[in-house]
Amino acid sequence: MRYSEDHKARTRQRIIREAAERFRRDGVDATGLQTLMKALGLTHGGFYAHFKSKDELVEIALQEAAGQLGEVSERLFASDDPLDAFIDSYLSAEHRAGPGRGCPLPTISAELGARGHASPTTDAVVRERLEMIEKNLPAEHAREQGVALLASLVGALVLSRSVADEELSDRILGDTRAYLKRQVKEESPA
Amino acid sequence: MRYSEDHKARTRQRIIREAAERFRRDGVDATGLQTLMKALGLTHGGFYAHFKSKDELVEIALQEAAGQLGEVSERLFASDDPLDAFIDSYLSAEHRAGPGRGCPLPTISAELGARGHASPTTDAVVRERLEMIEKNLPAEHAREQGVALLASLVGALVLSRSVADEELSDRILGDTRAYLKRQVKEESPA
DNA sequence: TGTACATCAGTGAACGCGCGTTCACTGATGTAC
DNA sequence: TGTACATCAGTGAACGCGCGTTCACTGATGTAC
Repeated sequence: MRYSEDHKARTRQRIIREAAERFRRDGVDATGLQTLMKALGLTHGGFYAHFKSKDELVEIALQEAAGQLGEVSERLFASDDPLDAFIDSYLSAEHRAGPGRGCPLPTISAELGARGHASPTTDAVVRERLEMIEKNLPAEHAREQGVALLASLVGALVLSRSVADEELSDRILGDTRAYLKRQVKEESPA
Repeated sequence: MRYSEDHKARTRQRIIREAAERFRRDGVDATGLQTLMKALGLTHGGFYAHFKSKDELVEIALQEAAGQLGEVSERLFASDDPLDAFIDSYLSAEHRAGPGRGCPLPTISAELGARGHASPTTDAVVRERLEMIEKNLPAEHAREQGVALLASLVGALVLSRSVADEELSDRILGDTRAYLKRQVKEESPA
């Protein structure tokens, strides 16, 4: 069966998008290539016509996820109150419930790092995220505050997904949200 | 072979301690029962004389890890500057390098939560940790600040272990440490 | 216009491997007589 | 004191399963003549 010129490229893209979702939602280790390909109506053997190994796909999917997040955040950072919008979005119930469409830092990067496979792509994601945040902070303690702010966001999301009690989970998101927004306002008295 | 009266109980404890270390260091999924038992000079078949399933051991090992952390933090919180000591210890290079002996929240709990297996034990660990922190914060915003502080600690550790560049990793720990300590001081003017 | 051939994305069986779990068994010891 | 038996922590082969990876193959299409 011959296919249109860009057919293979489009299949490759479909695999990457599906992987980016599943790696974030179910975990890298827990996502089998067989299941992944089947979900796209393909068989697992064809995988290696597109990627050298699962590890290569992990790296590419992490970049894809980061790119998706970058687009979303750029929209948020274009609003009137960029940091508030970003904090609200990051610590929302939607983000907690949809890891497959969310930030890869608390999911893919955390899993890779925990296994001792820290990926350079994670560095790029972290740096990009930090730059966006720091640009919107007043100069004085921007660097330190930027890092601490990102850490709070990632940690609160991880914790909110880890606890079984929904009330506690809501409190983790809500209190962190309130505290961070207050901090950001206090340090930037316009 | 007959054994001393407490022999089985001591073997059980050895399994729990080894599991608590490996689950934190290598991950729950990546730790096979065969490897775990072999590391103790035992064979894997005997595992089920001690535990109903791997899942049961995971729960027990998480409690063990939390208990170990509890002891350490109690010592820290007995010092002159309890919160500073806790922050320094949590965000130290030693804690980053030794997940197997550290806080289970960025490791076991994060992994379980990411797989959608949020464990009630995690709730207990989070609540315990929060109480310790809040007790040492001034009343006004203690609740919100306590949650945000814990989130920062967990997030900074996760991120510092996820990035490949050591300099960036150090910056994540160092800047978060500096910022949090400054925050704690500003909010509690003695 | 008709036929032979090349292309190549995708197929699916097979590989060795480690997983969690089960279970009939071992064998050193303590107890009963 | 000597022998038969019960105990039971630990042994190790076996189960079905899904993993990542390999590879000979398929078959619809475009091209060459």
